[in-house]
Amino acid sequence: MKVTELAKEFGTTPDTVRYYTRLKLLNPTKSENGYKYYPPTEISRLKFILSARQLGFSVSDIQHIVDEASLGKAACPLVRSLIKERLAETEKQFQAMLALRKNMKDALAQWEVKEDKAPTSTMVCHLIDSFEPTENNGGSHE
Amino acid sequence: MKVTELAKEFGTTPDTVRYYTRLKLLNPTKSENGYKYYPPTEISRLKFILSARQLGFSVSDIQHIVDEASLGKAACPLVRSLIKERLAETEKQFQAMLALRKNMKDALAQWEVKEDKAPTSTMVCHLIDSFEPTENNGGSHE
DNA sequence: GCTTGACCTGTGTCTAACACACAGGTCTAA
DNA sequence: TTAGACCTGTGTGTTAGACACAGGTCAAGC
Repeated sequence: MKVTELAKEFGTTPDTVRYYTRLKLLNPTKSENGYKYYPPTEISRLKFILSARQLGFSVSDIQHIVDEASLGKAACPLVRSLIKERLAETEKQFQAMLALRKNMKDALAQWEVKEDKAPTSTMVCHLIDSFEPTENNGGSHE
Repeated sequence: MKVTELAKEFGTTPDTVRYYTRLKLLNPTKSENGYKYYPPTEISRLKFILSARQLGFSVSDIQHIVDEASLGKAACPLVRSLIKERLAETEKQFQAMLALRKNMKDALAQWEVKEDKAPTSTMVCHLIDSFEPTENNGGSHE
C-alpha cells in the first residue's frame, strides 16, 4: 500500500503516515519508482499506532511499547502502567478545562450586560479587568 | 519592579514575564545595571495579560486586544467576539476530552481482567488491539 | 576584600504531534 | 503532450512557555 492509500484506509492523513515513518514507527519498503510501500505488517502496525493514539498514549509511549514488543516481551504491564499515567494527566487537564469553560461562560454572560468603555493608560479592557468568577454554591449557572 | 519580584507578585514565573517582554507585550525600562525595570503601567499590564490568559485568550488574541486599545478604541467588541471563538474551541476540546477520558477508563477496566500475551509479528499488544469502547446506553460505567 | 548563591542579560533551542513548504520526480487519464 | 494528483527527502512552523548558555550584577557572610 502506498502512503495515501494507507492514510485513507484508516482515516488519517498522508502527513501523519509520513511522520510515523520518519520516526521509524513504520518501516515501509521501496517500490521501483522510489515510492514507499507498506506491506501488511506495516498496515497492522499503523492500525495499532492509531488505536494507541486514540487511547491517549503519546508517540513516545508508543515507541516504548513497540521497543518492548520487539524484544519479544509482553508489553501488557507497560501498557497498563502508561495508561494510568496518561489517565491521571488527562484527569488534571479535564478539571482545568472544566474550570476554564465555566469561567469563559461566566465571562461571556457578564460581558453581555456591560457597556463598552474606552481604554485608559492603565486599563486595556475593563471587561477582562472586572471579571469575577461566580460562586458554585447552589447556583444554577451550569 | 524587577522580573522575579513581578513574577512573584502575580504567582507566575520569571520566564513567563521575560517571554511576554520578548513579545513586546510588556515594555520595561532599564535600570543602571542593565536590569529590566517594570513601572506601574507594566505591572497592571501583566495583571491584564494573566487574567486574559486565564480566561482562555491566546497570546495572539491579547496582542490584538492591546493593539486595539493602543489606538484609543474600546476593545470590548473584539473581546466579546474572541471569547466566543475561544469558548467554541474549548467546547470542542472538552467534548473530545470527555470521550478520551471515558475510553481510557474503559480500557483500564478491560485490561485489568485480561491476561498478558507475548507479541507476535503482527501484534504488538493485544490489549490495545482488542479494546472496545463500551456503549453508553443505560450503562453505569460512568 | 573575597566568596558564594541568587538573580540578571540577550539569544537560541526544545517540547509534542503533527501540518506545511519546497524543489524536483512519477503516474495516468485526457 | 499536458495537467493534476501523488511521490520523495528535508526543513520549518505552530503554541506558550521552559530550558540552556555565557557572561554580568548584587549583597550577605566570612
